[in-house]
Amino acid sequence: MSTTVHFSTKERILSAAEDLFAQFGFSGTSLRQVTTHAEVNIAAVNYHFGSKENLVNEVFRRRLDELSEKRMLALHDALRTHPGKLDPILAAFIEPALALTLDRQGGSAFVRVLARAYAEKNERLRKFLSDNYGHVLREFSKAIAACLPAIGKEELYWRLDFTAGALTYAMADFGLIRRPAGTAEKAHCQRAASALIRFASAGLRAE
Amino acid sequence: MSTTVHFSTKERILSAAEDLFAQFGFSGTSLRQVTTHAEVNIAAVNYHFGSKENLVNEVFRRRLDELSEKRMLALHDALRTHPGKLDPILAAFIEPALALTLDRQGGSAFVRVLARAYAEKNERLRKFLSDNYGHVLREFSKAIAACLPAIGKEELYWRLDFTAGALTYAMADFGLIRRPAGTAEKAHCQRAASALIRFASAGLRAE
DNA sequence: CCTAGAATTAAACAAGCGTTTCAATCGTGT
DNA sequence: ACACGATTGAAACGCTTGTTTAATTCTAGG
Repeated sequence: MSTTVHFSTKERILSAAEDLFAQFGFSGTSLRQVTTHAEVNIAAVNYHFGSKENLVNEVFRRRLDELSEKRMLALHDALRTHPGKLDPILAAFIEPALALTLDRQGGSAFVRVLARAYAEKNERLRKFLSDNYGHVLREFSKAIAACLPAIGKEELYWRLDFTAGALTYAMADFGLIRRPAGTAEKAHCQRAASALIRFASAGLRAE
Repeated sequence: MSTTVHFSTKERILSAAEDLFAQFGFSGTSLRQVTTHAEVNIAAVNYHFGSKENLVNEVFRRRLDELSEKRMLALHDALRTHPGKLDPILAAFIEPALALTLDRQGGSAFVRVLARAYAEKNERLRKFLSDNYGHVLREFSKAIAACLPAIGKEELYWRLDFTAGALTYAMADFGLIRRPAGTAEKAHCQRAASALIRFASAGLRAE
């Protein structure tokens, strides 16, 4: 006997928006597409979220609050148990996102939404993300910099930039990577993640 | 005495579209924005290009035809003069794009448009790019694979994926990177490019 | 100079957009 | 059972979208 789980209108809108934003982008997705997918009335969006822009922000907030906290905990854990080591820091950044792509509750679309935000030059969205979650990236940058004292400031700045690009785009692909038939999804993504860590780590430590 | 250079309606539309696509994305840019920027009549787009989708394709074609040819020439040159070496192959991929960002004729916006296309999941656009320019990426992949015989097929596939992400995203930023005051732009971008090559090369050769 | 085809123009088209309105319905605490 | 705020619903708002029309201007070639 299974209890029927109730998803609120708000959550249904957020999930539908997440899926569609991943596929068609923010301006490429209309509120009517969202509400049709979510099987709710079109007016529900403005009732619950106020505006489309606010809906976009809430799509990020729903996942990023938890993701950021997990990343921070993992980072501090890595710094405590493996001081001075680079790879555990990268793992602390990547693995919480990886867990999201494996989440059966649809977290996999969100990682692609993140990649979209990265390419997006929209000032308002960038400001929202920077204001609310910028400190996470700053903490990771500081921790990584501390591991690589030999690398010049300018060079390191660039490498962090490259790393961010590689991580973002690569993780967006995790949900799409075609795995060999018969392979367990979790194991497959786990191997992709460790490949990514090796890649980024070697790039950061170059020469 | 200077001759007034004449820019055709078609070219003005393409340039305006390129700039706006880089800033606001494809669906985030309206044809009226484009034609206002280009100072042409709104009907000119459909007259010269048929549709908005076709305009998007032509924005890519205008730059990618030349860029792809330069990359291929540079690749074959690298394979001939430095056989078995990885870095010259990466340079052959990056430097033609870098030259575009330095182009005073507005090529710098295009590199950001390329990054947008990367995040874009639009089937039609992906097919157009894959059909017309996929062979370039395939040639580079083959050349890079030949340099790294020790790396397993799956692992290499992932690393190429990461590399593509790092390159695309990083190059999109070249046009935006704030250079230290007084530094020559060309020299500054040149250093960013060689930092990128070091990063990608080390990542590909990891362990 | 005249004319045919290319190019440009203003105006309009239906369709879709985000948002608002207001009445109907739901759910809870009394 | 009632009342009241929270939520939903159908419909419409004014505006923008991509595209088309048909008339006008420009530009070569005979």
